[in-house]
Amino acid sequence: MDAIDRALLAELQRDATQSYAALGGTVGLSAGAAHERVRKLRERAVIRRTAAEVDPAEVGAGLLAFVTVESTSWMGDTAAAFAAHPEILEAHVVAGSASVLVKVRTATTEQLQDVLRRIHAIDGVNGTRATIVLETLLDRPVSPHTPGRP
Amino acid sequence: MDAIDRALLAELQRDATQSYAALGGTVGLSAGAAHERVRKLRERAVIRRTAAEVDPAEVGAGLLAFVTVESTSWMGDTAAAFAAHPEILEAHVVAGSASVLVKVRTATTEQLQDVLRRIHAIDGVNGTRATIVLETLLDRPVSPHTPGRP
DNA sequence: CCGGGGTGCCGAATGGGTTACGGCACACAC
DNA sequence: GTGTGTGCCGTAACCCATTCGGCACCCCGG
Repeated sequence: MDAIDRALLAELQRDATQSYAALGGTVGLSAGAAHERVRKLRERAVIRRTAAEVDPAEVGAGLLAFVTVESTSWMGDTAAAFAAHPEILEAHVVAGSASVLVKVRTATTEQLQDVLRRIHAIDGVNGTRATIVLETLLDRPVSPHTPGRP
Repeated sequence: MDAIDRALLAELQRDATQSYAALGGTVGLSAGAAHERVRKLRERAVIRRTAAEVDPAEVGAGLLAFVTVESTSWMGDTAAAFAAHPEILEAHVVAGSASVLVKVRTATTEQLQDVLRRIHAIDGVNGTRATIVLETLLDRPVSPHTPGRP
């Protein structure tokens, strides 16, 4: 995991469709060497997967909301309960007053309300507080940087 | 934007490295037709880009936190101020008491504190409240579904 | 009923890219 | 100095992306 690996990661985060020849060109490697590096990054699961990024508004998910979920019991192993609802994109166990923070995308406020209802139905859930996003200023992947210096 | 397009989007979100022949096979199309469909989806910006997904812990960003930012003035056009800090991955203008909700990834709590300090320095920012993530239960892309029925 | 334009798919050809392999340079240990 | 390992380059073979002609189907308008 040196500077060349980080440059490869940054390039692949920006555009994963380019050829290995072009990729090697920008980081100063041959196509074969660049391919070998990327193969190892995938093998070590530094690159989890390479996926297409879809415009949420185009697939019926133009409304974004964050929901803090209050619960009475421990929510450490309820991932499946949240995963069962496709509108729930992220679920994090958090420190603080709320137990779980959930990111939800739906098409309408009615569908959001329906998701809230289904979250309430999850075992141990005590209450929810939804915060609706009006405008997304920024949404980008993590930037690989040198350890110790952002 | 029919059922085949949605199947293509779902497949490309799962794995964008597969060949167009395999892609066409899963959706019931030839390689050429699948390629043409995907090309148009990119052209219409339904597919924003295709990128490698990097393990945050491997690039010095193992700590995840959500920060609610209180402000005195309107924060509608301060995207650049947040984008200037690479640890800030998302920034959303939200309805409710807080003005902006920010998603931050750093390596350590010290670096998180430094990010909070820099957020405070942004013009108009009045206060922050950080919520640290203990465990991520779920993190996935939007699932393309038929309009009106999740 | 019957052209005419348009769209979308298939099948084949070709140019480019991916990927495997031999060889070499360098670093390190003994 | 010698052996071992790692990582890179150049080349070659193969596979795949991309384009093109042709055809089937649908929707209008004559």
